[in-house]
Amino acid sequence: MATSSTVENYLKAIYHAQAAADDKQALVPMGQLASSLGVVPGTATTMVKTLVRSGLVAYEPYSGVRLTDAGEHLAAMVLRRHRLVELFLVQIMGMSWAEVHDDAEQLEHAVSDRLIDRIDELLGRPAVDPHGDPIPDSEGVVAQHLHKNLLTCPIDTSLVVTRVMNQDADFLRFLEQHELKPGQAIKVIARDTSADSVSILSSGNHQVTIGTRAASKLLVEV
Amino acid sequence: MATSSTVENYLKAIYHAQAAADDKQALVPMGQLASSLGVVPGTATTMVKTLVRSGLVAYEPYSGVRLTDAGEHLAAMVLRRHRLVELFLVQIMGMSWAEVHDDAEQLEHAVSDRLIDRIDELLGRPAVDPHGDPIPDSEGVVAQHLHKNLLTCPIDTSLVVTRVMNQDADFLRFLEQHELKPGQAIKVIARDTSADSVSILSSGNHQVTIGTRAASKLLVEV
DNA sequence: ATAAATATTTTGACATATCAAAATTAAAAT
DNA sequence: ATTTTAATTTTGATATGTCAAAATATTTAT
Repeated sequence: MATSSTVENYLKAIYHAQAAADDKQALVPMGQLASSLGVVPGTATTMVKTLVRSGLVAYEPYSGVRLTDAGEHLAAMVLRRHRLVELFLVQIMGMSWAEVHDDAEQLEHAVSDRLIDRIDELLGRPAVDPHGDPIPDSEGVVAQHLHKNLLTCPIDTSLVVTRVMNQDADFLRFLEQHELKPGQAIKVIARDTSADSVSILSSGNHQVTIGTRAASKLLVEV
Repeated sequence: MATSSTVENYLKAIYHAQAAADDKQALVPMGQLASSLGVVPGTATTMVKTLVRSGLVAYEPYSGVRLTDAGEHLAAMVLRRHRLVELFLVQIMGMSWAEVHDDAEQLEHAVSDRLIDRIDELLGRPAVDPHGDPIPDSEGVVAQHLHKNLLTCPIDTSLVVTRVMNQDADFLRFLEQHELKPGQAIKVIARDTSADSVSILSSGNHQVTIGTRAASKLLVEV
């Protein structure tokens, strides 16, 4: 009955794909699932069938896969462990937010309920991890915030970075270097559609221009 | 090339069995190995053969198995991770030494070299874990202490508990309750061979009598 | 509407780790 | 020295998770 690391990774991948989709009820295509897990498509098909037998996903042949309520709950538990561990590694262990992802990826499958609750308590029941990603509570409930990204937010208005929708270590180091981490105050001073760029003023009065692809990954609050 | 949890558990079990034996070069019988891992003997035979192919153990059919230098080094790394994690869970996470074993058992396979070194540093490069078990250094070298146990130590002499050779949670709670944890001062006030018992005076002047089987698991320093 | 391209599923195979039960070997007892 | 007993190994199956390559279905382009 205990779910393997593999099963947990499949659920997590489906969860992420569903969250990224515009229509939250959309089916995740098998090819996308397979490539995000680094397996060949046939493998994903096989695994998804066993997930169906466990009641964790709904599957439409040739269309794709979606989490059931049970699957979504389990995925939320994995996310909870991952994000609490990441925050723990940064806050308590003093590691860099750019380098903790791989460790968290392993530990999310190994920490017990007891330990994760101890970590949660030690961190003061935090709502978000170092990337601003929400931490599901012990029931699996995720508090949903409505953020704008740097393409949709107002210009020349004081903003606070709240979430980073990209785990790439180099990108995270870049943000750190330019004072664009969650919690830091910024202002969008210009957006140039034809140049595909967004110019930002950080709290330290440093200015930096990034592409729209990157800008869309930075969520802010007014 | 990366060793699976299963392989690590086999190496650990062989390491422990060799350490417990009088003759450190003795072969560990397959039946003992199998039962300590909770598998049937045939399974142990199969696995040991794959360990031979990996150069981690030497195996004599119908006699038993012993770690090679490579196997011993890997086993020491697993022990190092396990013991550092246990100490970490007790010291930093504030968990009870009686309840951290199972967590450590999982985490020992999931913590990266980087994280374990961070833990080691945070704890001040400790020499022993909460049970007094020595922590191998990052090269795999284990500092060997010569302890006496409560059956071989002098009577009516001030002693300090240094190591507990039994991981059973109930036993650990018993020791905690009676002030017999590593680091605490005690004195053996009587040994009765025919009654199979040893009477101990703790630092808090409490007296308790335990059996010789238990007494042999408590190591002390004069 | 059909052909070409793309995505998905199926099939057969393999690696790891396990068990049950039969066969074998070694050790102990008579 | 045999027999009995106990330990070990072998054999045949099973579960999980994977790939390569063939078969099939769907989508896109013409």
